[in-house]
Amino acid sequence: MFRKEVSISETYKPQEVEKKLYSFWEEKGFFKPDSDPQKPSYCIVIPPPNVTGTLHMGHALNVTLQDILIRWKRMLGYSALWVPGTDHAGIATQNVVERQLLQEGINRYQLGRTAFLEKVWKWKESCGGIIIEQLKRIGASCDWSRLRFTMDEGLSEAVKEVFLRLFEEGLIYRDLRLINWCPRCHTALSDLEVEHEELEGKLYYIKYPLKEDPKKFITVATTRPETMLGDTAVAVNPEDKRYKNLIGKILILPLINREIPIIADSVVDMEFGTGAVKVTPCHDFNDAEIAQRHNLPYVCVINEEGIMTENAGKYKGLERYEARKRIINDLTELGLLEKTEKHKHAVGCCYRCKTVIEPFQTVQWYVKIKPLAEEAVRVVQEGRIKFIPEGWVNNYYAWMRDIKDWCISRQLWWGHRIPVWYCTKCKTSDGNEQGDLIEVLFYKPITLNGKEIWGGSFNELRSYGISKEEIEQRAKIIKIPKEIKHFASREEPKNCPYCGSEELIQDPDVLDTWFSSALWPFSTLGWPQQTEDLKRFYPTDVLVTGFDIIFFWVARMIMMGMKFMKDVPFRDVYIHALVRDSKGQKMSKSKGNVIDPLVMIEKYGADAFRFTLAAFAAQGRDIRFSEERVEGYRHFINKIWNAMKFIMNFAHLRTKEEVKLEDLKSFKERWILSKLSDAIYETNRALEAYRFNDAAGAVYHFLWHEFCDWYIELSKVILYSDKEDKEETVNCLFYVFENILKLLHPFMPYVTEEIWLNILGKDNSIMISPYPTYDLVGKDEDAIYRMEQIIEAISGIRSIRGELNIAPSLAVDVYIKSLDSQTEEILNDGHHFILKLAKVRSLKIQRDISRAKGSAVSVKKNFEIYIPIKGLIDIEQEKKRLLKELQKVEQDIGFLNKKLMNEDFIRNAPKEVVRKDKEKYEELLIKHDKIKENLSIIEELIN
RNA sequence: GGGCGGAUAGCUCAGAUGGGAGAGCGCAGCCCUUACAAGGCUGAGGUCACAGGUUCGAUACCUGUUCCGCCCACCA
Repeated sequence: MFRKEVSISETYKPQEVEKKLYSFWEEKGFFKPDSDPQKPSYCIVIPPPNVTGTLHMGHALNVTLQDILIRWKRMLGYSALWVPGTDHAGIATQNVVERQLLQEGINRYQLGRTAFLEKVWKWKESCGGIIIEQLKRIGASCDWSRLRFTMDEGLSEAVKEVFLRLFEEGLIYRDLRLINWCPRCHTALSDLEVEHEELEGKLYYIKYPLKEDPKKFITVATTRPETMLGDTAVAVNPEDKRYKNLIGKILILPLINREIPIIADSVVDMEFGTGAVKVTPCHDFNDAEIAQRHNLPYVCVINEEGIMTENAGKYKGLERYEARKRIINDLTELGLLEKTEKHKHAVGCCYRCKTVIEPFQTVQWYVKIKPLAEEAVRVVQEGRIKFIPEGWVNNYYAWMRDIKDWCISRQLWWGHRIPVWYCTKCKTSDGNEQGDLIEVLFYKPITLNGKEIWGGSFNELRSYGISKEEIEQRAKIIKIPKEIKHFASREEPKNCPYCGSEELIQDPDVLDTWFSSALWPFSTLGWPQQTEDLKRFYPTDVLVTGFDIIFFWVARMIMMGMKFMKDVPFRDVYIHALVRDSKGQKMSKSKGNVIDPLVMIEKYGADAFRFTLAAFAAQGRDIRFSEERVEGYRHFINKIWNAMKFIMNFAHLRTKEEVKLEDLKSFKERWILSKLSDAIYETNRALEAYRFNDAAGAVYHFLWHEFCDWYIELSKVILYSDKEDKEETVNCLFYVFENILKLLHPFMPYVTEEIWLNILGKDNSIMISPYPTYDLVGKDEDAIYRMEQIIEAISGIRSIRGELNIAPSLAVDVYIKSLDSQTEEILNDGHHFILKLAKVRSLKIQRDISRAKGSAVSVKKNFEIYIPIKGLIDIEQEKKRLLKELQKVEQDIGFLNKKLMNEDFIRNAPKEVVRKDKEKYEELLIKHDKIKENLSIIEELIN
């Protein structure tokens, strides 16, 4: 009835089936959520990879875990939706394109804004599909019809909407501050985008002469001597006795001979350096704070490019590190460099290009974050969002507590442009037009009537007849002072709402990439439109991501979700590990230790690779990826394949799809079903707790060590006999195997589907078959007990054979003395299994057995095994074996004895524990005697 | 300067709520037995980093130490 003619290949060949099956699933629309409104929903949104990127190990792990969850839930009957998408990745992508341009010898400013953006879009199109194709190779069952991109029309709408609403509420504002500036990327960075790197630097001790007596000095210590040109004070601690009488006096700043005061501020650490600190408000965050308190002037000596400005006097035009060298030289010549010390300190670097960041004073856009953060902390405290493993919440809280306003503007071109416009005609308070205050700088001059124009105020440039568009296209820098009137708008405005003028200019900056990512869980579902998807799938169920973006992304999604959806964006946050190389090193291109997931897939197949990642994904620890492990799981797939081949030999004997525990006659069938029940329970429970490794381990163990090692071996006794009724065994083999396939499918989608569909010949995909749940099959404790006895007997015999080196070709005679009638019955019931699996020629099982002299012995709880070995092997060997066992038993007895003699143990330990130990002790004593007895018989034989 | 995580077999790692430690790979011995040598069977291999403490009992809980790794932080 189930007979189906198929040709089964020797081994599983992933390359031949993966592509075919994936297209099949996709064409059938299995990745789409079920539209049945009765079904509960389950939703995951993918952490969007960089649209121009390629797949790395981190993605592979991330995607595999999500796919396991989504396939599992889909099979459990949920309407499961996994929303895919990609991120425009502002700086990263722009950098790549800029680097390409550099190869042609041009930069983005030469190209102009529009032309450059065209290039980036082209680049995006040229590689935008790659990452998606790679996700598919892993087997990701995303609903590709819902694929989104952070800069597509809908998501751009969402970004605008959010910006406008926050702006209107006063939660977005502009301000002039010191910010982290990357001189290479030419943009501001948020605090998070600065990586602190511990570097071996130098501490320079520089003497500043006193004005009233230039022979006297104060010595300051600094790691950045080049910034001294911008010093506007020297600060000491008010308590510092060394300097107390100098407070208020004037110093002459060397090299440029500017006068600066000595001030007192309690943040100065008396212990460090000389206890006197040079204050450079324009180029140091601390100093800026000191300057605020003391109302010090700001002197900027380093510009956007990291080049010294005209305030640097004769050092103008020098690159910052070159200037440092010159200044040290000059100070040495002047005798003002007291000494130089080695000094380790943390230097802030750009997270994208590793350039040392420069604190720089500019006007930027900020999000007032406190009100959003408070709400985001609350929902986690209330347990509405759970972190797994939960240890991460502490990190989350810590960061949220001291969170600073989020700098969201970037001086880039690739990204969502800030929807704010400035009027150049509106008047400022002192009667000027605002456009006069806007400073424009070109990368290369515009030639007008033979005159080179490098820049100027906006209005000035317009008066030369340079168009607004040209200014926007060609400007390298457009500085718009903080005071200038502005307004936000959804659409490009025609007129200034204040004065009606048409002379408007849009903010040149774009938003931080993470601004759009923060909206991801609802923007991808259609917000701000009130779509069906949004109603059905928000809040999503789980976010699966790495710990490195908890602050960048997770926290911000929670804030934005609460703000705009009034609900959490997801209920669980599963934080997975970082994938390192086998030596524990972070993978990086520069180290050359990157393992390409696609190479793994090609070599071992997607299933083996996925299973490896799942098996590695224990909570709370980084993964040291090892290829050997993948190889090991390829062997596992081979095992599945071979088991299938075996079973398929009997397909024609199958009579039933379903098998019920109650209907089964033999203990071995009842046993394997009970074990299946355990495996089902373990797998589901582990997945519910995001314990992927345990889930993978449970199925692995069941398939290999219970189903293959025991059940298949037992079944051969039936199947290769011509007397036995094979129906029940065959039905069970198939039934259990099919359930294993289902259990495995979320982990190994391809091989399970290949077998299911093309070999078992099922008429529908395994991915929409019902996942086994704990109530599917019951458990039969009696069968489990019986099987344990049989296993013990077989193992006992095998152990003797193995340890005494009895060749497998030698069939032995075995006598089993059972200690009770029940055991006798059980062993007799299974005697043909023992015969076959232990390679026994004749087997006698009785309560009163007379045992032949010169037998090897194994003592079990309920029975003893005797194997006459006289003539088979050297008796001495058996003696050695028994002595070894005796030693082990005596050791155990000693230990238990000590424990049981301890009155405190008897009194305090749970009764159950005491009872068990006593029982064990009794058994060991008996065993001990038996071994002794056997030893003495052996002695006799030898002598 | 704070905070977090790790230290278990030769290697890579599991060990929910304390009762003499497990897997995979590797290693040794024996096997090409009619699903599978990418396999089977049998073994060897561990003072669970160190020192204290709590407990009848600690690899697990507490304290301290050492060695790794990470995150955060304005010592110039």
